[in-house]
Amino acid sequence: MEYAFGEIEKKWQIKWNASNAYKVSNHSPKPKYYVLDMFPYPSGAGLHVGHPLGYIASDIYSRYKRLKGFNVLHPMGYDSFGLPAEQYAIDHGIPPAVSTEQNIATFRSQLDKIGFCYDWSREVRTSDKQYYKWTQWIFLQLFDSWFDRKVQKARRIAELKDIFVKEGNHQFVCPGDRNIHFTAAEWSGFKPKQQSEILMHYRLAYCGIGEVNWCEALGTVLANDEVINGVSERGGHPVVKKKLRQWYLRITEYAERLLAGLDTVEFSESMKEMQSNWIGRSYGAEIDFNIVSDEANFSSQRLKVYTTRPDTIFGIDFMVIAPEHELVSQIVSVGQTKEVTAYINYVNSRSERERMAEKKITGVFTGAFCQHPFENRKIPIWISEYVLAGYGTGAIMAVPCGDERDFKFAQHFKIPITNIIGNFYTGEEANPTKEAILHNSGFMNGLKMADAINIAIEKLESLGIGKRQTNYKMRDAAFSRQRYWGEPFPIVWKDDLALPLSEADLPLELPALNDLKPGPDAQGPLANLRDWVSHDGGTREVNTMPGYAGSSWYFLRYMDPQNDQEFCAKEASKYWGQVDLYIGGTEHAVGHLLYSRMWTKALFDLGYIHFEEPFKRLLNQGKIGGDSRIVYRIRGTKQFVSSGLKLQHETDELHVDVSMVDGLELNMDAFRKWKPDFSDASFITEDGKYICGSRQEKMSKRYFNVVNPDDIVQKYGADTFRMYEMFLGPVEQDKPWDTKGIEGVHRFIKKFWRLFYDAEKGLLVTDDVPSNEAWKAFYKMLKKVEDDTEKFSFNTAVSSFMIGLNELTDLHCHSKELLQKFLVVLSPYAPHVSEELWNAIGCSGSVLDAVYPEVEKEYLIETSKEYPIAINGKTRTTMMLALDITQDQIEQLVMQEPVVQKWLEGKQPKKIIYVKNKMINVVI
RNA sequence: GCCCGGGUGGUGAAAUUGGUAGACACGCAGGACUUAAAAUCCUGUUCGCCGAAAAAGCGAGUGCGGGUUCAAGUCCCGCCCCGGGCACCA
Repeated sequence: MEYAFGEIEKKWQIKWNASNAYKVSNHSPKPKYYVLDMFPYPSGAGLHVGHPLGYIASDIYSRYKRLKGFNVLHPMGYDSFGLPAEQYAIDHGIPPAVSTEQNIATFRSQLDKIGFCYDWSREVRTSDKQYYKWTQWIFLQLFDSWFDRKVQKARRIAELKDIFVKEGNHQFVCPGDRNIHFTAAEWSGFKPKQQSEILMHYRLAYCGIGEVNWCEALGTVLANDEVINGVSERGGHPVVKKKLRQWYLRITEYAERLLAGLDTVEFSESMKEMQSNWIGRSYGAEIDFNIVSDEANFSSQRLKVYTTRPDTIFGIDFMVIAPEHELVSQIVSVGQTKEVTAYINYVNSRSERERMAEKKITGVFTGAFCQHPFENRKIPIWISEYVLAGYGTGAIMAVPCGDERDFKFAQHFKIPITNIIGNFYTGEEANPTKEAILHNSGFMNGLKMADAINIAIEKLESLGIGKRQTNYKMRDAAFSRQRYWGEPFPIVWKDDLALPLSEADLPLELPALNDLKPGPDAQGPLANLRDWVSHDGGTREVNTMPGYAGSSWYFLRYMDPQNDQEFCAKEASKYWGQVDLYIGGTEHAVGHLLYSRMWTKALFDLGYIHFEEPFKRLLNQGKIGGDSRIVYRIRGTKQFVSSGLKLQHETDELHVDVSMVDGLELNMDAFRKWKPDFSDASFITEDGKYICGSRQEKMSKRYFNVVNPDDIVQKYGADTFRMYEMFLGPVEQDKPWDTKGIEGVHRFIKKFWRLFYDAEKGLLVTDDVPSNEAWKAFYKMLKKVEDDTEKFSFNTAVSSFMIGLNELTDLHCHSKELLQKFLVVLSPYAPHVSEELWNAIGCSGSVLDAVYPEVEKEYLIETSKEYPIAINGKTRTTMMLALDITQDQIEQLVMQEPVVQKWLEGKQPKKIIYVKNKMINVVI
């Protein structure tokens, strides 16, 4: 019987489906294990061979865990809200709901062909109202919460109100505006609207005016992680700063816990590093300086700066404030007014991109000065764009001898530089050391800088002119989008107050809308729906939520996907707990992962779940690159020259579809038929063959290098495809796709099949007792495969299968007793062929529910080893020696070895090194 | 500029704590079976030297240059290149 993978795979996919083979229960005596893939955005392009890499890895691991006796949750769904569907609707007039539905159908059929063990009864779609009902609900919980910094935990707004009524806010600094202070009496005297505005400054999901990343081309604001080098991550459109009313998540309040949580999870070091860089914690101090001026009106003003190096306070030569700083308008002297105005205009004329692209040193003196707190000297205050308004206090104390930017600024404007670090400062460049001994530094003279930092802060605090301060680079996340295809906010505005809908009103459904043109005043398309907007004497919020809303909590919904009373029953989240293994790409390092970590922490604080880190272990799969094929057209002609001869002509390079190329050899007929332009193409060949050039690049339609998994499965079968993707190399690593190599894995499965079936004789499997050699080959393989699967080294596991099979084939092993164990071990990797053969040899039940075999160590015990014999570290020969041999015996035997004798030339060796089970080295 | 990864045959890649570099495959070359092809099987395949060839042998070899060690792809120091992240964050 032949290995008819097409029939076999189809047959078992249907049977498994019919028998609910992958349905998972929330009730089981078995230990649980949760394996999750980052769910895909169902794009119109469908899957290419790069996408399933992580899915195959997680599928193998899920099946392996199941065989090991775990109750494994392994779900899949779709992140189906998002911009591309909306853009597609605008371009083609197909509503997002419709195109999304079609795309999901394509994805599903592609996924099904690969034979994944997903429990599809748990599928979620973020654009499904049964799902986004709970996204809206969680939003309302965040809206109804604030962060208590004392206990580092979210609490309810009602509790905050009680506190305000009793004692005002002196114990709880307002995170939205720390200048807001009030007593209990004042609070009670505030009008409802004032109270509401203050509460908004505390909420974890809040609405406020702020500088946002506005992308004109996309017609929406973007979160910081969606902007890369001043352009949008999606589409590469320019992004500008703009002041707008937006919704935000107060993720900055969780900065400390997001950092601390990294120590409790198994993410790669680089992943942790990216997250902690993004959070960007720094320790330092805020220091107040009195502003002095000949002009009397600002004698009472103070300038607050943030510094991480208060130890350098005696090295201040000037102050710099951001162009947007509120003091700018107040402190400028009459004489400098004109220049300052000109400079501010210049700064405003520069876009974010220009600022980043050309880092010019620019600035202007305000005419005002600060008084140095410890020395009787005046410090000039400058304005410069190198100081950012949004970080720290928007003002710095400049110490040019220790800071590169300050140094360059001082040089550029010829400001004299004070040296406080002696020989550590050369006058050539700044030295940011903490090791130097302080000079010219008053009470800190003679101290090492690293030690002086604390002393300086304590002194400043005791004088009441400074305090210890920790800052973070991370900003609150913009949470609203001026687009249609997203979750509507369950908020109604009445008299400028944001009123939440009640739970009973959820879901607030996204209304149907044919024309997706933007609303007035940079509002989203929903603003055009007057009837919908007008609600209960107020107006509905017309923004929608961003892509990361639905994806921040989807792993919880899988645990209890049909629940219409709760987002997830507590028993369900208690049973499944954290995701044990999460597999996905690194591109979500700071976006999705930080947001879902924050949501999880908030839900934990509010008592809805019992764990605060969503993902216990994260495995990042690498990207699979495309392998493009290039043809060379002689310039201005329709003649194409083969790669080896192209240097003889002036040519233009064109990408050709990889499906028309076998290896590097172009199918010239197919090429002529490809596009009308090429119908009369002629070729200059090498030995009658047209050889293409090749190039590794992104797998993308425009390079014609996309390989569809459907085609591979059609040609070689899903089992081959699965194993080949793993065989390509380590999962975490980026690698190019090369279809040619798949033959090796395909041959492996065919060869495996021949262990069971012969083309003429039929079934070969016997009831013979396997030989010791066969058991040894098998258990050696089992041990390696098991170890490798545990550590996600799937590529070496596939190699081990090949080695094991080669050995068993050589031993002519057809024993059912052994082969049925082999089938179990292979089944996570190649489930279809394993199930087929499992049934063919008369095993009961399904291989999916078999018991994973245990290594029988007695077959692996070795008594001797072929030792490499090295002379001065260089291997010259080998010797078969007993493992329990002693050093003395070794020395005797080695000295008799002819090759060793040859190298010794009659001399005595200096010593003989013997490392048991490793090697022997003769030192001459 | 700073912080992470990574550089091993023609290709994808293996290589516990330093211990036979190149497993397993692809490709290529030669051969067997076949009328032929497909499929399958066998042999060879890091480079160089020596040789008619084979065997054997010798030398070099894991980006480059040093070092530690009986022994280095693996550890240390200095550089080069590639990929990713961050980038006026005081």
